[in-house]
Amino acid sequence: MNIMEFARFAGVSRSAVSRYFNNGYLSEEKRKQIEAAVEKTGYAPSVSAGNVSRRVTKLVGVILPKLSSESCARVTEGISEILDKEGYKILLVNTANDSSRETEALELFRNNRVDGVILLATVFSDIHKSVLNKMRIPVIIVGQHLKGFSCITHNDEGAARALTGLMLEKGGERPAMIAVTQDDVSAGMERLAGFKHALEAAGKKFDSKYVEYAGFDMESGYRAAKRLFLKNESPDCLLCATDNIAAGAELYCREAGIRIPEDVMICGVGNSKIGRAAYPSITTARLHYKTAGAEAALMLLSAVKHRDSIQRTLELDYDIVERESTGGKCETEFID
Amino acid sequence: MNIMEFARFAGVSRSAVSRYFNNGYLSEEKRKQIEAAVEKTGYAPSVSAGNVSRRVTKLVGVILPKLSSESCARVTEGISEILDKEGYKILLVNTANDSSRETEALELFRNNRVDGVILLATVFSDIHKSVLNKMRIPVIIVGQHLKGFSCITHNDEGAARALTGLMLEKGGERPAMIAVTQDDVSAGMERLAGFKHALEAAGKKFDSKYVEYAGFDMESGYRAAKRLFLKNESPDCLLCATDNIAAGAELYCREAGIRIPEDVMICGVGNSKIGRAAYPSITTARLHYKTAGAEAALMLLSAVKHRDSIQRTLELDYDIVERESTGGKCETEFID
DNA sequence: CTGAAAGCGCTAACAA
DNA sequence: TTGTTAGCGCTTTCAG
Repeated sequence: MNIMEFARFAGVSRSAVSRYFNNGYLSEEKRKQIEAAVEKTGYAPSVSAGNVSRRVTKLVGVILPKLSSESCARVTEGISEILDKEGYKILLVNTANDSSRETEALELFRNNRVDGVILLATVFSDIHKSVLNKMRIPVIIVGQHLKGFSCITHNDEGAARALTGLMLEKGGERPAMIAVTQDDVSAGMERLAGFKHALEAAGKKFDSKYVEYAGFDMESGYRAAKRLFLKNESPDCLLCATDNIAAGAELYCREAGIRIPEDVMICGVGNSKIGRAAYPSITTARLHYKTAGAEAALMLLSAVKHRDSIQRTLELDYDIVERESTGGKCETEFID
Repeated sequence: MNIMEFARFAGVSRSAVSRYFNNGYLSEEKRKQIEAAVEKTGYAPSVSAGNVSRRVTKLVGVILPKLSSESCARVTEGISEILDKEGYKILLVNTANDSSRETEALELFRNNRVDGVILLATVFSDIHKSVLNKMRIPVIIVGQHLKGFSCITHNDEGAARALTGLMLEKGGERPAMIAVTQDDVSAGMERLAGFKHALEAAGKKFDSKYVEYAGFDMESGYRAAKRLFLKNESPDCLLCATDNIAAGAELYCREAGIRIPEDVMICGVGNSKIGRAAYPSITTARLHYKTAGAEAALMLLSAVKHRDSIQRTLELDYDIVERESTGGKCETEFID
């Protein structure tokens, strides 16, 4: 059913119908008539047709690398919470870590004339940058700095530094780290940098022998821990780039009879649920993912409204959550 | 820029442009011209306008209760994988467990003229059902049976029964369960039913004293376990409706000095990552969430194509994953 | 407050 | 193969 048919059915003009669903400059009487007709027919105006008339879509494109990652899901939740309130819808693209799909997605968004884009960033190639620069609509980047764009970032470096510092203070002598690919700026470079800076601050020399690299899952953390411990003389404190990795490392330690925290202290980053369930529970840094998503949405909305709106970068800080893996006591109380 | 302007720029007719972006009944020469013009201008046709012309949107609505739940995220990943291949996009609504938002979402989808809807179900009220019945487009339900609709379900009853049976076989004498709200058919009713059936099969009487109820998170599991153990004489095997709950129960046991599996065996359901990280690692049933999502997408696509397509229900089976919490050995190998 | 009419950007049937 | 033309379903002036 289209607006004309419906208008006839309701016994009003098509403009009346349009007004009913929009601003509503309408007599009470017609309003009633239309309401009744809607009830009977289930008519609803086509958003697409409205889009072409109105020349806005109230649609926001969201690109993320992996939906089943806890952090991504939380960011998206934050985004969706804000956007929903304002009547914006989300066009979601899960790139499944295939970064070529990211440019495809940007393409898709251009076709769909979305009003803005939020990009959960991992790795940026030059292609990305050039495609991004061609976008003529607001783009907000979450999780990474990219010059020329508004960004929401986490203080990854600070979190890693604070965690490492914590272990050092507690008597760590031979610090080690399981990092992730340095292509990933925040989880990779920043966290490794934090680790290094903490060593510096404590007057320790950084030795790359004490750094292993893992993927983002627990299994990979398990294997990296194995390599690390077999290669080096017993590290006594270990920073892991993510909580998943830390959980994997704990698995290895248990298997190898290495006691936590007596023989080795362990930290993760991100405050994932897994860190609370793992045993010993994992000391970590909370990174406010959901807030990041919400702030990104807010920023985007403001950029959409005042098209002049200037770039801004918001860095969200971290909170240290100390648990058993560094000798903290296991909270009976839960955080969130 | 619109198609007419672009056509003029490229020196061709607007139909040529349309054909270039669609079927492409076009001479090589014009194709080249258009390609070059696209390169220069970044022109992309408006999907909305196409939608109104074509009377299809290539859009699928997805409603889910909680994006940050691991199972939901996995289902959505499965959906997105299939849909992407076919050029369908996802309009995502996260209801945040507020079921009134579900009907709103259905409304939204009607407006957007999505080609179909996938609903990750939890609780169904009568309002849901009536709204659902008014939909004139294909709807696929994941995670629950609803008569009149095509569904993908998991064998929750079987999984719960098998897990309980396993513990009973291993010598469990006083079985207990931490269930979730019976409003949730699959995680609630079905899993509780499976527990009961296993008791029956073993010639044991079901005693509701040995059932506690929790929410879906670890904290809630912790508290339910506390209530359970304080109220009853030591259950020696415990089925939890989800892995998160089981992880919470383990937390309580550790705190209370109850040994796992010596004093009590514990099982979860779902094969979440948390069960592998928890200590002792949690015996569980794998429920193939991602596959469920993929199958739902496939089903929807087929329903969209052959509008006559009949209802079908696909039940996905489970696999038992035995781990330390029931005395299984801890696999060094990882499952997925 | 209302209805007619002129678009919005695109597709597809048609005749050439 | 091509261009012309008549819509698709809706919004929004504009004159009443």
